Amino acid sequence: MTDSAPRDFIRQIIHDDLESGKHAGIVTRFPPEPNGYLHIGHVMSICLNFGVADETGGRTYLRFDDTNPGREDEEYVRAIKDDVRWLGFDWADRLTHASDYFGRLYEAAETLIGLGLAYVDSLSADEIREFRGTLTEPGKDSPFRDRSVDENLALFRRMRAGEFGDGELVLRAKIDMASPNINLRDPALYRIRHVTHQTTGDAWCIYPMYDFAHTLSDAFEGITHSLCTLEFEDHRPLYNWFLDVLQPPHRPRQIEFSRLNLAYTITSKRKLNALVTEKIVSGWDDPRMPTIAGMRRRGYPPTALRDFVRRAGVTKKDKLIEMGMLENCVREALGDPAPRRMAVLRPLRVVLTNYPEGQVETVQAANHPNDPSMGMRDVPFSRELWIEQDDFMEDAPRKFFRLKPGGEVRLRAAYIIRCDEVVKDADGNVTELRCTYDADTRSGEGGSDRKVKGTIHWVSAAHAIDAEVRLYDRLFNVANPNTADDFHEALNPASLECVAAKLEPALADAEAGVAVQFERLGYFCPDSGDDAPGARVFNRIVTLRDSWAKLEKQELAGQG
RNA sequence: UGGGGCGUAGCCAAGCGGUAAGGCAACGGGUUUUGAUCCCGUGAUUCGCAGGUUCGAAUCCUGCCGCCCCAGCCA
Repeated sequence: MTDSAPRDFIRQIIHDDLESGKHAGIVTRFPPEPNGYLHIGHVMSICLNFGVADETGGRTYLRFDDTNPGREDEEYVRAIKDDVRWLGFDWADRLTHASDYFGRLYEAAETLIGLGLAYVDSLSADEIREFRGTLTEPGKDSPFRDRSVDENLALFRRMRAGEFGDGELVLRAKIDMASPNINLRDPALYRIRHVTHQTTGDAWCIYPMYDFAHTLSDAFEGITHSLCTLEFEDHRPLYNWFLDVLQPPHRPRQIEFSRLNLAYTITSKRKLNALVTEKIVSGWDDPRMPTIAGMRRRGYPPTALRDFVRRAGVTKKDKLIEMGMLENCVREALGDPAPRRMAVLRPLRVVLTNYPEGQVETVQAANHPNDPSMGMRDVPFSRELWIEQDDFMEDAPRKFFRLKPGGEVRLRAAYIIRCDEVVKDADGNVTELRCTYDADTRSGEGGSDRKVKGTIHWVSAAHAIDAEVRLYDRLFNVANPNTADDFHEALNPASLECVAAKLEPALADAEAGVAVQFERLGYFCPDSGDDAPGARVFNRIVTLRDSWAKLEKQELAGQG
């Protein structure tokens, strides 16, 4: 992170502000509303806000934007803290809430009234909407717009005292009902809400609106750069208006960047919530969810997510990033550290007819082909084995170099075998392969350098551990389900497949959250929620790149 | 339609008047007891389009086109 080369326009601005002496240090904030779990889009914001502060020796506040009691919840603040920490960021003692400032916000509102820049409106919500005008027509002044300062102050104090019901009165900024920017047409500042707040309890019955609370919270905390997404660009004039008229000691600058959208996922909290409440997924941390909690449970390393948003970049252009980009980051993060193991997802029995019944030998397999320091492990080998159903084909195309009738294949870290006989059930399904092994070809020994086209993985039947393995696919079938009329129609019905797999014994001590590579298949880890000693459950984090699958697909397309 | 923003390869993205970085994907080839990894190599005569300024334009000017956001007492 050399600051000599800012990576994006925001870091450029920050770099310039430091250079010019405008700021001695950088202060940012990540301000989630605790009404849902954090998702991949938030990862961008978290990495940006904490990232620029870390890079410049600055500070970042984790501030809960809890200005709307009733729809916010403590469960979410706990989850948000977990997620930010897991991503690798530290807010130290800078954990705040917008509600920490309710007293000062109230005073600021009275100041605005005193300045003649805010008034209490008696119009109903519907009337206010009618008076607001439209995109092309200016709005009309409220008949209550010219109440005296004293009357406004008295009314506002009575609002605060609880003398009015929800929606009866509202405090509005007095700006310009004819502004082409609708946000400036006398926006609401305070509304009445007789609801118990999750942290301030019943101390208040009036609550500040986002624009007012957010701007001043930034100012109170001495935020230098308030980084938010593009949809708030239209709010910047209002943000600056508050700063202009109230003149707080610190003047933060709001800068907007585009959201990060991931193809085949949704990042709308409302829709994510629907997936949970409608039980379409098992919860906010379902491994198919684009939530941080879901990705963590799935087994994505935090470094992969940080790498991903770094590669995506910070700009103002709408982006819809391919899933392959994220998957590449995950594979890259796991490739070196993940030890290799063997597991058979869809077992097909293989009997070695020339291997002595009852005999068991131990073969040594490398824990990592590119890193000898990770050592070797023992793998039991015997007469009956499981191999992958996909690794056998009765009528194989020439380019298929796995097992076929009469053909040979190498068993990873063990022997070369030949398929002599295919056993089928009454329906013609292949149920067993009867093979012979070449005793001279044990890996690492004399004849082991004999070449065959393919190498497949296997597990000794007598020693296999049974496990449920959960195979995940994209949750949606369309690239941008955010824009679908009804996201339910875009759901991928095959986003989860559970298989009864056979694992090599070394997998017995696999730990939750620690990724291993099942050779030739992908990266997996025990599920942090459902894995248990007697009933192992593994998640597939991501598949390996599969150029055979690609080839197959092309052939199919060629035939079609 | 008023206002705000954005258009550089399939997806991201550098570029800041001097002749189009990089990543992902794709496609060739090499190594390989994971069809993985790794290693080489291949893409824009052109930057939404059209004009203009300039010796020189993705960069400056004008016009047009396309896409996104805004009419919550949500954030």
